[in-house]
Amino acid sequence: MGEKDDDGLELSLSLKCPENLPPPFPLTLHSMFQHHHHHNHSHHKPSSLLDSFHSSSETRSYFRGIDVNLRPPSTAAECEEEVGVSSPNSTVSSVSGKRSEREENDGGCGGGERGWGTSHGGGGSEEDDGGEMARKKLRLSKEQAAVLEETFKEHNTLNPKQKVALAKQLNLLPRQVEVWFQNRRARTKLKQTEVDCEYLKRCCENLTEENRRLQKEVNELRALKLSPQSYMQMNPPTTLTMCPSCERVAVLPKSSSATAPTASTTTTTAIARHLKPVELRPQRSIPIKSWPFNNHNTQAT
DNA sequence: TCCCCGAACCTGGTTACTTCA
DNA sequence: TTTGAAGTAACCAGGTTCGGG
Repeated sequence: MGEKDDDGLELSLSLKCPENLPPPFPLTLHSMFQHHHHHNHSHHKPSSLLDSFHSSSETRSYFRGIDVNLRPPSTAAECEEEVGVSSPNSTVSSVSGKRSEREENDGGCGGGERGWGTSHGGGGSEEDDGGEMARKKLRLSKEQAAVLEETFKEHNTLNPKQKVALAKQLNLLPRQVEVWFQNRRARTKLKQTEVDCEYLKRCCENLTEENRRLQKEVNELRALKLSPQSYMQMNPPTTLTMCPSCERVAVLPKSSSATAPTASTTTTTAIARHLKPVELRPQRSIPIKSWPFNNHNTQAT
């Protein structure tokens, strides 16, 4: 999909995690065997013998190569629907041999939902020269992406019926629809996190600025307290005053403070006694109500 | 060649349901 | 018959891998 930012947000915060972590192949193999037990309707726990296979890369290659063929035979009718349903607008280049128990248990096709190895890419052999199953990469068409986006806007999770229906409509596998929704939810959350982060950053900046300003005002007031005779010579503090009766904000006249007490200064002090200070608050750049998670249409499962 | 995006994948947790002692 | 433990299946969030643009 070419859309860079479907929400129109262009934020550069990177939340990526460290790379170069080893792939969890042993558990994958473990899961594979658990799956095969399930489909044989035997409820034994995975044999401890399997543990001896887990660390071997040759074993991994071996299972990656053959596990597609280990899939239990699926219902012919269902697989006729599922197999080879890759969108004509989509591009598929290779296949993944990695599978988990869920993959093969997913869907009524006995795992045919993820039958990439035999169902995609023009029906030919999906193995490369080395006999290893390479990972298939699919690019959803614009039409498919648009429909998925529309559906996601309506509800960001799918029930099984919706998933199957949508997959049928888009000529995709239910598993692909499921994965797309999972990834989409993750992207949405990441984006929301970035927005929240930006907002908090601005809040922090505003508070810092307000703190600086208040600190300055405190210093001014302290100076005023230490030298009351210079009160009239000082610029009025940034605090505004408001008449409690008419509720009009007033700034005390500066010129009158330069001289000794006169009629005008007397008037000023009288007014000052009459007025009460008004707190200055900085303007918020982002409305509170827009944060943090008001847009989440979370759905109970 | 490097970087980014996104599809596919893995793992662990949770929940609902079934089986069995 | 009831009950609780164990097993199973499905789903999801979070993180990772890796092919393609």
